[in-house]
Order: sequence, then structure tokens, then C-alpha cells
Amino acid sequence: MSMASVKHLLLEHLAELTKALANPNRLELLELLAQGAQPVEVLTQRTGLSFANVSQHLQTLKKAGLVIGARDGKNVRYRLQEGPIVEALSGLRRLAEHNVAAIGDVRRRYLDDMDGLDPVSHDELVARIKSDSVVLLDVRPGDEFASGHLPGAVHIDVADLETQAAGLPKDREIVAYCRGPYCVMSYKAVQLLRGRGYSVRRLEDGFPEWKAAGRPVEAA
Amino acid sequence: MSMASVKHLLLEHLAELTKALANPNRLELLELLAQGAQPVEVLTQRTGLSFANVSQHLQTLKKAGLVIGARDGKNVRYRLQEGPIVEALSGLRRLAEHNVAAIGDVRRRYLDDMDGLDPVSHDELVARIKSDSVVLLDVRPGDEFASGHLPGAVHIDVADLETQAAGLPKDREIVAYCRGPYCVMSYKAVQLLRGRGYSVRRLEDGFPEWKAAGRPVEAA
DNA sequence: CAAACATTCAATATGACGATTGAATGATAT
DNA sequence: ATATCATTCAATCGTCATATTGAATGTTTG
Repeated sequence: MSMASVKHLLLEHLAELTKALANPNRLELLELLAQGAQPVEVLTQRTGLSFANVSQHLQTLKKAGLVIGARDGKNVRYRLQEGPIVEALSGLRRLAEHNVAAIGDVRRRYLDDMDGLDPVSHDELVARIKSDSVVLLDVRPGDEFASGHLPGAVHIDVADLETQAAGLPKDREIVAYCRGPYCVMSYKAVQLLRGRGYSVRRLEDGFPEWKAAGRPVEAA
Repeated sequence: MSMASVKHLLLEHLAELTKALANPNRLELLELLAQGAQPVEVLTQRTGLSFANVSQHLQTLKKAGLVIGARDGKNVRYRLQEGPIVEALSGLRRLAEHNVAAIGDVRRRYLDDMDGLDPVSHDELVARIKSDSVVLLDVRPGDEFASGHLPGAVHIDVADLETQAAGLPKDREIVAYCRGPYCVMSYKAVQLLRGRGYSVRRLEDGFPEWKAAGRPVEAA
């Protein structure tokens, strides 16, 4: 094989992989799978897509080497392949926020406004956990919390927050997190809790990014 | 706008950007533009694509906010937009090499074999430049060298290497570099020079990655 | 073994992408 | 102005991607 054609082979393969990422539904599936393995049915519910469509997208991701499925009783549970998937997606997201005006705009207008624009960084969170000055709040669905969460986090599904907020302390700051930078659950949590007089901020990005950064993680 | 729809907007925009990257010809164009600004004609020559096709791909990249074109006399010179483009592409490449067996295979079989599998890291290069124990060799076309290169690098276009290799010392190790990880020019250089008894290794990845890492760069 | 269930496969229709061709634009130079 | 040159635009055609539907597969449970 000539060297020039090797180059083109490599570029083609890279484009192939990138194509597998270049679809909003698949990006959402990857975000969900980054929380932990899931059967197809749950992915169907959480995305609101049709069953066959989810299955089809999962096949595409599988062909690209991004996920693998394994039978677990009646179900097939899919999970992310080993590898720097979350990191690659973070790189794309950073690029998107930087270069595509539309994304930055939408985010600023609809999400950051709500949040007061002061997400907590990983390092800051570590320091404040040490000094015991914050309560960490995981607002994802229970099964995602169970398959892995930040050490010491309290879990309240965002859907139950309205009824269970009373259990949270008002004298310490709350740091809420969820699936990642494009996940709106922690924004909702901040909004709801601030309305009730709690002091709340969001963690910058979510569980998968924390884990990918090599920070400690706790499982149920 | 509801929060759920904000999420989907963000995902759609991210997919849009990713789609702009998901094509081998556009990836090659970005690699070329990462070396420095170029008029459309040069890009046409270097890629071997048709004129209109290059123009069309450039429009796609422009719409995605990845490049901008500016008139320069008769020509329109395109250059990369500011932003973490090289970093995002590196993330994708790392993912590809890790997850897509085919890419790792091709690379190992056809490129690394040739190279003896020991690319020089950025840090190692810095140390060895300090101790003056290497000659840095840039084998890219002259205009790319002119618009930016590693400090102290000697320039010999890979096409001229056969006739001009004699100018290189045999008593110091040579470190060759070119456009990046998928660029085969430095592989060719290593192959040719080793055949003539030189001690040569390749720099891990190329000029754009060096620059993106914040290392010093020299212009003509 | 049969029924129930989760998932995949196959077929289809609609729409987007990519390369080619030739015409249109817009700047420069004579 | 007109001619020239680089680039873009518009139209076309074949190919691939996506969502939908319904049938097929394979596993568990009774």
C-alpha cells in the first residue's frame, strides 16, 4: 500500500467514526450510556425515540466501536466501550461553544441566566468537600445514581425534588450535578431550590466528565 | 423555550458541527489549513480535488464556523477560525486509534513499522534541543514552513530531500516532523534518510499540535 | 413446549450529502 | 471599459442516512 493511500485510509476511518457521532440522537444516547449501562428499553423511554430507532442507532454506535451490548437476562444492556469517548465529546463541545455562535447564545440565554453564571469547578468542589462546607446533590434517575456517583453525594431524583427538598439543609450551600453540560436536570434543580430559599450552585459539567477526569467515584 | 427543547437544540448544534468534521476531504482541508492560511487554488492542488468541490467543502466548514475566508488580491485565502479546533480533532483521533481497531491496525502495519515505533515526544524534544543533541527537520512544503515552524528547525521539502540530504549531519540525531499524525511526509523522510545511514526519528504528531499545545513557534 | 417479551432485522419513503458540470460573480490588470 | 482570473453559485445525479412499520429472532417463564 502506498503511503498516500494509507493517509486517505486513516482519514476515511476518522471520518467514519466522526459520522457515528454526528447525530443528535446518538449524542443523547452516548450521554445516557456515559452514566452507566442500560437496556434498550430504558434508553427508549429516556430519549422518547421509537424502539426500533434506538436499536438502529445503537447498531451504528456499535459498528463504530463506541458501545457494546451484552445480554442480561431478557434484556440487552449496552455500555460505552473503553476509551476516551467522554474526552473526545468534551473536545467537540468546547469547540462548539467557542466557534458556533448559536450554541453559546442558546446556552447563555436559556441556561446560564437561570444559573447565575457561577458553576462550581472540580477543584473548587474538592476543596469544599474537604472543608465540609457543601452538600452534594445528585438529581439523576435512581438507577444512574446507583451505577455510580460522586463520593458522598445525596440522591434526589429531580422529579421528586419538589416533595423531598425539605430534607436538605438551608445552612450549607448545595452543589447540584447531573449528566453533563447539556443536561438540564441540574438547572431545573437550581431553579426550584433557589425559589425555596436554598443556596444552590451547579457543578460544571456532570458525572461522566468527573469520572473521565480520574476523580474518585462511588457505586451503590 | 422549555428546558428540554434547549437540550435538544444544543445537541442538534453539536451534531451539526460534528457533521462538518465528518468527511475525509474536509478533515484533510483542516489539516492543511492548520499549517497556515491558503488560497483555494493551493488547497485544490494539495488535495487533488476539483476546484468547485474544494470551494463547496470550504463553504461547509465556513457555515460551521471552522474557517473563514478573506480576499487577498485576486485570491481568497482561507484560515482556521480561532478556537480549539486542533484540540477537538486530536480528541477524535485519540478516540479513533483507541476504539476503532481498523485505524490502529493500518497505522501499525504501514506506518509505525517503518518508523521503528519510537516517536519523539514534545517534552523529549524540548530537552534535547536544550542540550543541542538533535537537528530538527521540517519536511513540509516551503510556504507552510514559512508561515510557521518549530524554533530552529531546518527546512527541506520532502520532495527535495533526495538531492539535499547531504547538508544534514550524520553525527547528530535528526528529528523530522510535518503536518500531523496522519501526514506521511515525515514517515517518508525517516525512510529515505535511514536508508542513507542517518539516525532519524519522527516527532509525535506535527506542527499544529505543537502550536496548539502552547509551545513556541517561529515564523519566517 | 408454548407464550410472552425484548430486541433486531428488512423494507420503504423521505430527505440530506457529495461530486460534477457549466454558468455567474467579483476583483484586478491592461 | 474589457479581458482575465479566482472563486462561488446553481442544477443535477447517484448514494447514503433516518424514521417508520411490521415481521423475525432468540431468551425467559410458565
